[in-house]
Amino acid sequence: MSSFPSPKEGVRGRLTPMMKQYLEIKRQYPDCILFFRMGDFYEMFFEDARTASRILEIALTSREKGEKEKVPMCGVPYHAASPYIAKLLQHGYKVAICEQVEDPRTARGIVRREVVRVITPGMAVEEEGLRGDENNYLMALCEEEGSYALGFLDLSTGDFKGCLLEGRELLESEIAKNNPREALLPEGMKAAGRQLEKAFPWMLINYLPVEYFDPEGVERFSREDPPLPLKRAAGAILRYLLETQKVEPTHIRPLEIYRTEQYLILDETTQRNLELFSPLRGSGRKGSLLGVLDRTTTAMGRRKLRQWLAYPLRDTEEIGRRLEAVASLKEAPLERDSLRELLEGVADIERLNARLALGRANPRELVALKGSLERVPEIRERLLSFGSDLLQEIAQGLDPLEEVVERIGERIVDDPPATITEGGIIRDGYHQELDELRSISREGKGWIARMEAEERKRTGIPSLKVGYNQVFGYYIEVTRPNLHLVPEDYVRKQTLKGAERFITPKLKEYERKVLGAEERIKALEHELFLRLREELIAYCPRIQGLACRLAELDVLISLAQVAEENRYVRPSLTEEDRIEIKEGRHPVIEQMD
DNA sequence: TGATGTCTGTCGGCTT
DNA sequence: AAGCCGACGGACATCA
Repeated sequence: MSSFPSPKEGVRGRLTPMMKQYLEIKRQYPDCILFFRMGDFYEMFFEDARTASRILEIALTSREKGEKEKVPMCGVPYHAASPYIAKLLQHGYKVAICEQVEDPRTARGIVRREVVRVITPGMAVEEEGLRGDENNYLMALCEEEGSYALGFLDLSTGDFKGCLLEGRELLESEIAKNNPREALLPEGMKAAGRQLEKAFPWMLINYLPVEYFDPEGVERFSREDPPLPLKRAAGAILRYLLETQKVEPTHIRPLEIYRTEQYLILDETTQRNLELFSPLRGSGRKGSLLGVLDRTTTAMGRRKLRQWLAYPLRDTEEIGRRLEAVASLKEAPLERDSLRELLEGVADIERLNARLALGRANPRELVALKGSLERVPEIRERLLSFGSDLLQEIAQGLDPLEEVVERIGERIVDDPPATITEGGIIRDGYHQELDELRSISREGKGWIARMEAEERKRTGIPSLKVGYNQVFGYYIEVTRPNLHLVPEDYVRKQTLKGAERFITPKLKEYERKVLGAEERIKALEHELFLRLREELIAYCPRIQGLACRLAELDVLISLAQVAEENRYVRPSLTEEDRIEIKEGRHPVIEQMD
């Protein structure tokens, strides 16, 4: 070792292994707040700690380093991290989640740690951080010789689409239609980025090196061969996706390439003045066309209705199909109501599917999926009685996914917890070893329960109680006035205000039995759950197809409902360049008081 | 080399 | 019912 080490070596040499590991990981995520898992806490250091403590209003403390310097530190427990993460996102930060990826019991030295995902506004898939009634898009924009390519991905639903725009005019209205939360731009487009920032102040803009906009391999995610600029935009999205999620999701739909001319062009001013999504005065959907038309029962339907409004069809045949479906639903109010009732029990399986595909679905969500799927056969049955082509097509396409229902039903209990490591998930009778462990645990607990009665008799202390807590495990509690009756074999463990707590070797022996079995049970249930989730991933595309059809059905029912309530009539369409309205009313204005 | 203390926010459990 | 305290689980410093 040199007596005059370079500054770098000097610092490095004195770093603890943990700090070395931290800095190495932090180096790869300079633009994120790094949540560094340490036992039960996510800890932040240096600048991250200063920033986070300020925004989150938590204590800024420090960790002593080898020398006099102190390392600023703050942290939150893992089980309460999500509101803190949400708050950082709200403030425009991204959060990199670094987990311990090794069992600390078997690790040599410090445990290995890795960033398992990066949480950004545009990559949200959990309920918090998402709006149920709107897609949550990540956008990529790039420019080539005056034409712009726009790519959109909603990771929470798998929606993936893009278009090419000649010139700038329509750029902002196209973006506004999709209202992306986050954008990827090449570093060279900072000027355009600043304009976007002004138009969409809530959008997080990432400037990425131009290599990110890599067209290579995009065909895999597309049915047709996209034009080069669009390939670049889509490529940036896919790369960002991979880098933030660390898994290749199976629920991303093939890139849908659309042209703006396929739909009625609605520039931003028109969108606003027609009060399509929100009223001119005020915010929210109330007092907008969307608010008037929305009688949907599922979140999937609400999102779909919004899309339909943002992208009005131009093809009269397609419009006719929708109108026919709405008309036939309008004419059958009773059947429509029962369909609605059935849909009310359908969860947001589109987003649930995304969490499944990303390996983040919990037992409760799987049961919700099963409950939703169980309604499909009846929905299908009822739908088949309708004459409309579109409804028939939807009915034919409704996939009841019996194997998924079966697999979940035979393994997961009806009302499981949301956690995956605490047991209580797997049904009795599914797995032999699990059943055996459960009976060991039950027997142990039974013995302990019986012990209470026996010890009362033996000692003559009627108020003697056997209790349990996390810290001391099982104990025998005797109130102060009865202490003189305590037998010799009791070992004092804890003294309370009006009582003392004891253990006996026999009690601890059964405790070991119970706790040992329970630990194994939790581990085994965890393993069995992961296995099931893994198996179900194969069904993701089918679940997604189902979700899409249910969403469409929900919208059609909603439109039929509102047509009846507000006495709308079905328009006739011609290819002529003229519009004729008799005794017309304004759908939004007439709703105002 | 081992035992003991330290450090976030939260929660359970004891005390008042 | 509110208040107070320790454990949670890692890594590390300090002291024996």
